[in-house]
Amino acid sequence: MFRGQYVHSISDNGRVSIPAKFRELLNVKYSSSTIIVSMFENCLLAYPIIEWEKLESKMQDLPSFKKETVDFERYLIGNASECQLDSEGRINISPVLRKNLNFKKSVVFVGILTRFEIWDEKLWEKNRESGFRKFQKSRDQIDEI
Amino acid sequence: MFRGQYVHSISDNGRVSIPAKFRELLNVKYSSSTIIVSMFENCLLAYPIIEWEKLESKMQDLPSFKKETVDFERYLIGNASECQLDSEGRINISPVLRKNLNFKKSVVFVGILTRFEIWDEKLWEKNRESGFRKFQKSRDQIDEI
DNA sequence: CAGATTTTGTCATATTTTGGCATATAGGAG
DNA sequence: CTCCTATATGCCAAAATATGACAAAATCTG
Repeated sequence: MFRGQYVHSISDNGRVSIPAKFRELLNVKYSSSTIIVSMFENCLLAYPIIEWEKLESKMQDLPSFKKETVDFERYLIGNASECQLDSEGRINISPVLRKNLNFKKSVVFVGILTRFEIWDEKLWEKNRESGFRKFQKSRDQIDEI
Repeated sequence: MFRGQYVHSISDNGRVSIPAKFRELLNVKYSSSTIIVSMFENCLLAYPIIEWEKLESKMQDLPSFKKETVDFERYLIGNASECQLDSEGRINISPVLRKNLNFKKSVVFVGILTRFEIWDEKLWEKNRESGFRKFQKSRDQIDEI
């Protein structure tokens, strides 16, 4: 499972290394170091290819022409791109994505079980307080745990 | 069951040894000395991996993209990390967690049945008074016992 | 097609993390 | 109280990791 936070720096041409812990999980559990990256709110969303495919097949079960489905799929699938880790465990993030998400010097990797997010560090820091408040709030909504 | 309090010092690079009593419980009852620590308000929360995985499997049943789920998981899983006790019974606490929780010189381990908490000693001391008041208040809310 | 620009592969190195040993300290038994 | 064992922790060497640098390859542009 992807868990925890790691801060890495990103080079001028958009190259960044994936945390070693995540790389290991990709190799061991998923036996593939290919991931799919897409956009989600203020961050990148990254899935091992197998998990992404599960997501896609769930989407196929949604009612195809419903407004919500169309909007959701257009965004998530439309922004997806496949990344192969190189021999040093790095990926490249395209200029478009970097611009949209304001990736400057450093990014934060945030593991969330079957996927992980990538945030601009400055933005992540800025959102920390409100993230904590949202957490406290959501605790009370989620009764099952 | 985890019970009681133990004060340990934490090294500059975030290494700290787990109380022997807790280690013994991990070995005997859980037959695994892997734990997951995560941030929870003002302290770390530590679970034997088996207990933690129960939580995670419940989380996986939540709707992945719903706001409450995202806020909850991002915080709880995003601040979690798997720790394997080394041959001396120590774990490492990542720079991010140490910074967020203000871990300086010493930390306090507090056993709570199936889990234990880890507090910065200074903060633990500071919260003792209010902890007592909260305890008194909670008495009236808990009907099940 | 030629030149300029960007992307990719490889190596080098600073930094961090890990493993193991040695020693000080605490706690329990007699 | 004293000895003995278990425990915590400082220290150092070895391994792993992140990332800067640079040349080769690929791509784009006019």
